[in-house]
Amino acid sequence: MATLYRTLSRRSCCHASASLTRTYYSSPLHQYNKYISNLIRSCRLREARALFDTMKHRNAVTWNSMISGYVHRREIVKARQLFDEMPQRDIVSWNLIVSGYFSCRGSRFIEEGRKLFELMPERDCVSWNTVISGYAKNGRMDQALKLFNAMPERNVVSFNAVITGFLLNGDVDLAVGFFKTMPEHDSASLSALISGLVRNGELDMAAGILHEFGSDDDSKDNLVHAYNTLIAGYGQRGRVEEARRLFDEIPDDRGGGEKDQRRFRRNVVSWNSMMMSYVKAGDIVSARELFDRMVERDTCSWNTLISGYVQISNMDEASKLFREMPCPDVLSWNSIVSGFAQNGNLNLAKYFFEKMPHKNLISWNTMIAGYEKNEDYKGAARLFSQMQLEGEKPDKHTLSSVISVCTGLVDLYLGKQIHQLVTKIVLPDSPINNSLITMYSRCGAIVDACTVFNERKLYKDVITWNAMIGGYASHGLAAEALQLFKLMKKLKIHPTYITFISVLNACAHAGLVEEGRIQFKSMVTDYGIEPRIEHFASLVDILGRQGQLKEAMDLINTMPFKPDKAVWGALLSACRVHNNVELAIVAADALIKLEPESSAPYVLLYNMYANLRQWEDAEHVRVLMEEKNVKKQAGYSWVD
DNA sequence: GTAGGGTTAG
Repeated sequence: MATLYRTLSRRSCCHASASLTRTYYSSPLHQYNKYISNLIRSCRLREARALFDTMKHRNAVTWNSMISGYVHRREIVKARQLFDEMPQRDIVSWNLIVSGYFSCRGSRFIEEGRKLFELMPERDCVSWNTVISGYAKNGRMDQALKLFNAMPERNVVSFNAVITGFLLNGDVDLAVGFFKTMPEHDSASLSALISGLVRNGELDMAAGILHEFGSDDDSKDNLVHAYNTLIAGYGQRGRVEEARRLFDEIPDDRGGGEKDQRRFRRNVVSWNSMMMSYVKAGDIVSARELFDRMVERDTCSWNTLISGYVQISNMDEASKLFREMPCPDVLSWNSIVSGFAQNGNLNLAKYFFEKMPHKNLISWNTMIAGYEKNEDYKGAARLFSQMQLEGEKPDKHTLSSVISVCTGLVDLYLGKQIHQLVTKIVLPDSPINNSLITMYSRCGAIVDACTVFNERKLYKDVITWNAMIGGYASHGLAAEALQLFKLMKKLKIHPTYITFISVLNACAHAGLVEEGRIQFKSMVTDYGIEPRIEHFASLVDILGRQGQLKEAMDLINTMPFKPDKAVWGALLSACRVHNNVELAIVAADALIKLEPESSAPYVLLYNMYANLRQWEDAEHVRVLMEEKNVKKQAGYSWVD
């Protein structure tokens, strides 16, 4: 080995720098650097840092790798610390730290990034492009264009960054115009444009551009990127035939022959995107067919097919694929956990969740949402605290589930804590704030619900209004509910069927029979909303509470729905209040048929007979209950 | 080790 090395060195000794370079590449330092960058690439940042800290000799690459690791994780403070400690920064260090600041949200960070850019001892094209793209991604196209015009030498990346920026702002025409003025585009320019157009829903325009500019020989090399983007775009929107047409336009990559990377041909992403289109369309057969025909599968191919089986609730096939696949990653695990959780098998979901080699935020969110969906609110709350103990920070998806958990648990204490987190994490226009209103009103804290409602000054959508009107209605605050409804109409916010459920409930609580009838009629005639069974249930409730039991019964007999639990329940409780045994028997009978195991109708009937001192009948109900083996459940209240 | 573009999970 030593001889070989000497021979090799002698051969190139006339090139001193080449020799030096080789010395570095065969040095332990280079090995360490490579190892650090591998650790960072596999998301093992902590291990990378530990190694970094033990290293006696470091060069700029060592420092920059570590900084880049933090920048990618958006840990700008740690990145900056290293940058400041670094003995000799090169231009890459500067570019990295600037890019780090620009990839963090918030104008403070962007200002700091800009400041550092101004302070740079020298700037190259990458430095300029970093800042241009940074501004573009943060919606500051004015600054991006100013720098674009000011930079000494532009390259194609500078143009592409501007195009992406326009498209992020929804400025489709500006982006297309800009693209057409470019002195030359490469395949990335075309892909950037296509992908932005797809994001803006301009699929037809994207297809036009792809066919107009996609034949340039220069961009042929990686044209498949742009094709793949559009295939996926069609797939996402259920236009699976068009996706397939595009897929068929790309020359087949199978059938041997030498591999020429530059040739325009399908690659694994093309197959995956097409498969995903079928999965989205619910066509698992076609997806499977593609999967079986592929020559080359990657983890994403397996994951896509697994998610397809998860979507159609075929967990047998999904877990079979999961067992067969060579290298399941965190996405594969998450799909399996989600599949079991969504299909009601919480135990298996938990089993896989606990066995995961690596969890990410989505893993936690999936499992918490699974508990929530299966109404195991305590399990969800436990997992949420475990998540925080393990240092994982919740995001809006986590909080959205946990708010529902608070609503389910009627836990105002936890709810208020979550509210604190929400204000730190999401903007006031987030729909999460709507679920806070529901949470507070379910927990009996109508004043807090009202506060959240009023805090949403500019961003009230119809769901916000529905939540608040519903909150008032369920608290029996009919006047407030109706007043808010009036205000909503005045502001020209179109009510939905949910709004009217709350409005009718408010009328029921307040005993406003006539108002209820008027609202019901207005819903149909003024707003063209088809009445649902919930509206009829409310109407039955309204009539029943006022003792208009015959009218209520007539309504049940004539409405266009088969009466459900809520309808008969409303009638039964009205019968109890107004001591109408005859109709009570009818309602109770119907309820028992719908829910044989429920004790409520028996208990209600029993109490009615007892109140009327018809002891024989009461006893009869009790015996019947025993015969049917119905157990009286412990009562619980919605309000803690 | 730094700038722009493609597919999968909540």
